[in-house]
Amino acid sequence: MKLTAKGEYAVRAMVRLALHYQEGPLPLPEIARKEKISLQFLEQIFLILRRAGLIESMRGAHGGYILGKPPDKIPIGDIVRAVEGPIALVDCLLGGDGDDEQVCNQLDCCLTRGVWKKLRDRMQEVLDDITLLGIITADKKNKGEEF
Amino acid sequence: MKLTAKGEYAVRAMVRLALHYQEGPLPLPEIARKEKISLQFLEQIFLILRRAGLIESMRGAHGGYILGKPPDKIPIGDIVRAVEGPIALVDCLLGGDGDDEQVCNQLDCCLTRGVWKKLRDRMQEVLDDITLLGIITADKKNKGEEF
DNA sequence: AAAGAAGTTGACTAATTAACTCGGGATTAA
DNA sequence: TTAATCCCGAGTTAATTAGTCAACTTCTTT
Repeated sequence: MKLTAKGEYAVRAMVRLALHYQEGPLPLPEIARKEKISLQFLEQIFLILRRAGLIESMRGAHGGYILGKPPDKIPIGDIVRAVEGPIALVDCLLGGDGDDEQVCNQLDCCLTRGVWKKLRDRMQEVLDDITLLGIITADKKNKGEEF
Repeated sequence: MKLTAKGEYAVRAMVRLALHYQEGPLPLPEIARKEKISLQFLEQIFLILRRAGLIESMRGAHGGYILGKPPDKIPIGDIVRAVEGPIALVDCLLGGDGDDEQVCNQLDCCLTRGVWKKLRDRMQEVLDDITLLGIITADKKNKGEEF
């Protein structure tokens, strides 16, 4: 039960974009260097984020990436779901998401289903409640300066 | 961000033990058959659970496994932690667990750390709040019978 | 005491996934 | 035109997961 590197990197990189918001596009090589992430791996991740509409790209020299929406409109949940797929700790929860749908034929899957569902819902609550803006403002409050 | 099969199987098997509590030890082959889990894989899992004190074993003919404590004293969190290790979505949260400890040298790890910490804490809350008894009584209420 | 049922255990292997690399192509500012 | 930048599919390597194998120990029943 770990977040993949992809998910962690995606969130970190998005925080970078949020810190740089309204200062024009931020080139990927710079993010990769600062975050010590392989450029080519980051490219893959950013492809996904762009296709999900979370970021926009500017090609060519002095290009780079910029957030697709203001930082307060991007909850962490959107980022995680984009790169990691739907948050479902158990396959049983994938597919039809109707609350009381019983898809599994195993006794104990259905018995434990409620647990995983509740857990998933709480996780989504947390992740959808925290936006990029929330993260960077919490930081500025603590440190009183930017990077 | 998926639960491993080990974790899922462990919880399902423990629910079986809970349903069978006070009826003597339940042999592993029976659980494996009912849950359609490889016997030898289940053996591995039960070894871990036993060492964690969550179950007790009776060897020899008519042996089997029994819960180490009453079903209302075993939260799901204990089972998951036993087989999956500590719940920490990000390595940054492992090790020293003091609330404000700053171990990472990356800017964005520390920025995002709060997110992962909050998420983890909520997850633990949910998992530690649900016991085996809770699961099986919720079921009996719904279906009005046992298996 | 013997047989058979059941748990105990470490080592091994196959399959899957995650993490990253490669190599090239397309676009744009200077 | 050149250098910086994004675009993208395919391939590789490393790690983890899931499951298997084989042998051993312990206990109950007869």
